[in-house]
Amino acid sequence: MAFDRTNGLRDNTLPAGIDRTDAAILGLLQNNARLSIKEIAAEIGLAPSSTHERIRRLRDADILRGVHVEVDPKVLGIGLEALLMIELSKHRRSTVDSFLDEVIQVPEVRFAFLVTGRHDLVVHVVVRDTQHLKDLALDNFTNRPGVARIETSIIFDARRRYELPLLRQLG
Amino acid sequence: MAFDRTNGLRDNTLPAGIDRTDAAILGLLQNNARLSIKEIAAEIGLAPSSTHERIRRLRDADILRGVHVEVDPKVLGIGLEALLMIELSKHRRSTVDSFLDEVIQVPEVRFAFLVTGRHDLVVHVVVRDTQHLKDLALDNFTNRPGVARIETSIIFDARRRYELPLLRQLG
DNA sequence: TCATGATTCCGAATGTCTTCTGGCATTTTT
DNA sequence: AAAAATGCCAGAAGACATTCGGAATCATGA
Repeated sequence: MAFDRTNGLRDNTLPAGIDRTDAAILGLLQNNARLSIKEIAAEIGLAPSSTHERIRRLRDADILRGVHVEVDPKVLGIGLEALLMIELSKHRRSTVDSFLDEVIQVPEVRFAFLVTGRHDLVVHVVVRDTQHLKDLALDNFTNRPGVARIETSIIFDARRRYELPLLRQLG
Repeated sequence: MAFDRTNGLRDNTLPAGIDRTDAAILGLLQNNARLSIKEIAAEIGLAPSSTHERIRRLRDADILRGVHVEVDPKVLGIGLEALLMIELSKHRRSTVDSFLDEVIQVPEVRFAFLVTGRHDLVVHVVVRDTQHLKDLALDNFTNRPGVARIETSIIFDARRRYELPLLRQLG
C-alpha cells in the first residue's frame, strides 16, 4: 500500500478562482469595509452591478468573511493590554483544543494562539489596570488545571496591518 | 514644586459619555459590522432614526473606529502563520517607535506589539510556507540592525473574540 | 410645583445605494 | 462553426440611510 501523500489536507472546494480584480476588491475592503459598492466600482474600473456580483460571489464562497468594527478601548474602561505566555502541563497537552475553547470564552481575551516553542499558548488580554491583570491571571489562568506556568508581558505599544499579502500567482 | 500626579496621561476629551444603549450598539457592531441600522434598532428597541443618530455620534467621537473585513488566508496563498519574538540590541532600544513603524510596513506582518518581559517585540506574520518564513525572518528581521535575537513560534491554531469587555460603570 | 431648557426620541420625507433583471459581447466548449 | 458559459453593463425597482420638525422626557432652578 502506498503512502497517502495528501497528508489529510486535500480540499475539494477548488479554493483558487480569484483574479486580479477580486484581489483589488479584497484589498480595499480589508482596509475599509465601509466603502460603498459605488466607490469600489469607481476604484477598480467596473460597473457597480458587476462589482456587486463579484462581492456577492466572494461572500458566498466564504472568501470574504466577517466584518468587525474597532472600538476605542479607553471608552470601555480598558487601560492596559498584555500577552500571557502559557506553558501547559504534560497531561493537558492532549486536550489543547478544548483548552483553547475555554480560554476564548473569557471576556478579557482577544485572541489565543496555540504555538510551538518555549510556550504553548500566547493569549492577548485587555484589562482595567495592573490589579485587574493580576486577578485575571490568577483566577482564570494560573489556577486553571493544566496550566504549568505563565509569563506576563505588558503591551506598551502596538501597530496593525489590516491587508493580508497576496502570496499566490493569479490565473 | 509638587509632583505632577497626572503622570502625563491627562486627557481633556472627556472620554466618558456612553450609556447602556451605546454599549449595546458597540457590542453588536463588533461582532457583525454588516448589520443594518434597521436590524440594530430592532435589537436594542429604538427607532432607526434614533439608532442612526447614536451611531453617527459614536463615529464623530472616534469611539467607533475602522471597519475591516476578514479574508480567507488560504485563498491568498497563506499557508502558515507565526509569531516572531524579537529581542533588540541595547542601542536600538531608544528608537523603538521607528522600529515599530518599519516593521509594520512589511506586508507579511499583521501586528507588532512592543512588550515587557523576556522579549521586546512580538510580531505576527503570515507566510506561504516554512521556506518563506525562513527567508522573511532572515531578510527582514535577523538581518535588520538593532535586532539581537529572534525566537520563532509557529501558530498551530487560533481563536478570536471580537467584542471588547465593558470594564467601566455606565452613568 | 411649575417653568425653562436641554436631551432624546420618533415618524415621515428625501435622496442614495443596493439589488435584480435582461441583454450584449467575449470566451470556451463541443 | 455552433452552442454554452462567462463577464460585463445599463436601467428599474426596492430597500436603505439620512435628514428634519416636532413630541416626549428629563434635569435644573426659581
